[in-house]
Amino acid sequence: MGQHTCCNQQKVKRGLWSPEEDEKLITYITTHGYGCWSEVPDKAGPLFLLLLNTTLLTFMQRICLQRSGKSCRLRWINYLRPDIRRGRFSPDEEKLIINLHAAVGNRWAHIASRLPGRTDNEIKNSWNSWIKKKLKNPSQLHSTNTTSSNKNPHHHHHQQQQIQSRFTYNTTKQQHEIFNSQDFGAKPQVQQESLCYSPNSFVFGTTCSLETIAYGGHATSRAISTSSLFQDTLSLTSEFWQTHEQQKHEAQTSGMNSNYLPPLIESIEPPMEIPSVCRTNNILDVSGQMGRNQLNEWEVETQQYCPSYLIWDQDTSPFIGDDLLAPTTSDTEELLSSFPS
DNA sequence: AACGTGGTCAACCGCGATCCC
DNA sequence: CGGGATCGCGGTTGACCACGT
Repeated sequence: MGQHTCCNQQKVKRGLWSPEEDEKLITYITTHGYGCWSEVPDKAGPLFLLLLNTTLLTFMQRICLQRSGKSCRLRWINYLRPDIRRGRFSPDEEKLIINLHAAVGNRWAHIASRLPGRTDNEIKNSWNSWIKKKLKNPSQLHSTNTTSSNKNPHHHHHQQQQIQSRFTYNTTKQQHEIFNSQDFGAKPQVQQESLCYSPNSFVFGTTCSLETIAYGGHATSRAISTSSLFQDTLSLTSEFWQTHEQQKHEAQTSGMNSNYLPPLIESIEPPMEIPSVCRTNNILDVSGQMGRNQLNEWEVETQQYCPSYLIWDQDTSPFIGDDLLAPTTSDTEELLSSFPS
């Protein structure tokens, strides 16, 4: 494994950054831009400084950072970027994070890419503190959770385990690979207009099933209105991207490209095409061409390949709330149209 | 006031992916 | 094509702070 050249330096400072260091890094980035983090400490090396005249020395001292390039990158991305949004997550953002996490698991960078101005580290930290709280007190997961009334401690413990297992459902590498494969283990009928997933642009909430399943679980899905969650996601993501695109356009048209700082995740692929998916009797019906038997077969295969996904029907689902309504196709189209193409 | 405990968050570490020579 | 260099991500750590006892 390659070690950073900058990490071989004798004096690489660690720990918290001082305001002076922050200033130096900001100065460097705004002057030179970013892209090659290893150059930051290299250009500020002590031997290099000795060769400079006084004027240059003064300048270089200002940008001299005895930090690894890695540390510089982290500090910039997670803290110093001017487009960072700090402070607590809004309820809308929380919903969006929950929704995204349900779909992609602990892929924080992926989630952060949908929340411009928020960093993966911030989201990760928030989630970890949030989930700890929720796991300790499942009844707080959602106020409308009717199952939390059982006071049997064993049941309570079991419920915690159940929730925990559901929260960690999507964390194995194998599952991620499967989830990323886009094949989805779909049968030919489904494959033609298959449910689609792109590593950089998953499709959330295309159906009632996917939405709630992705979030997965008695304690959680019941209280979350899929339709409202979808709408929240829709509007929030749309708003963020409109703002981002507007900033980008303004920067480009005004020739301020050197000052414009793109979102943390630069290249986000456009979402894949969504099939027309309709919902009949809580059964996922792809383009209305999938019969019950075909669906059952597809269900079995899909669950083999994608164990984090469940499919239910009206009778067997224990956690379908009355307020769970599939987002309409127009919802999906509206969401997708909000992403940059 | 002193101590313990738990939560938050910035930063580090290790590793896989990607780039480049 | 192989291997080193670099980047980026997710998991983990540890410092700091607030709060309770």
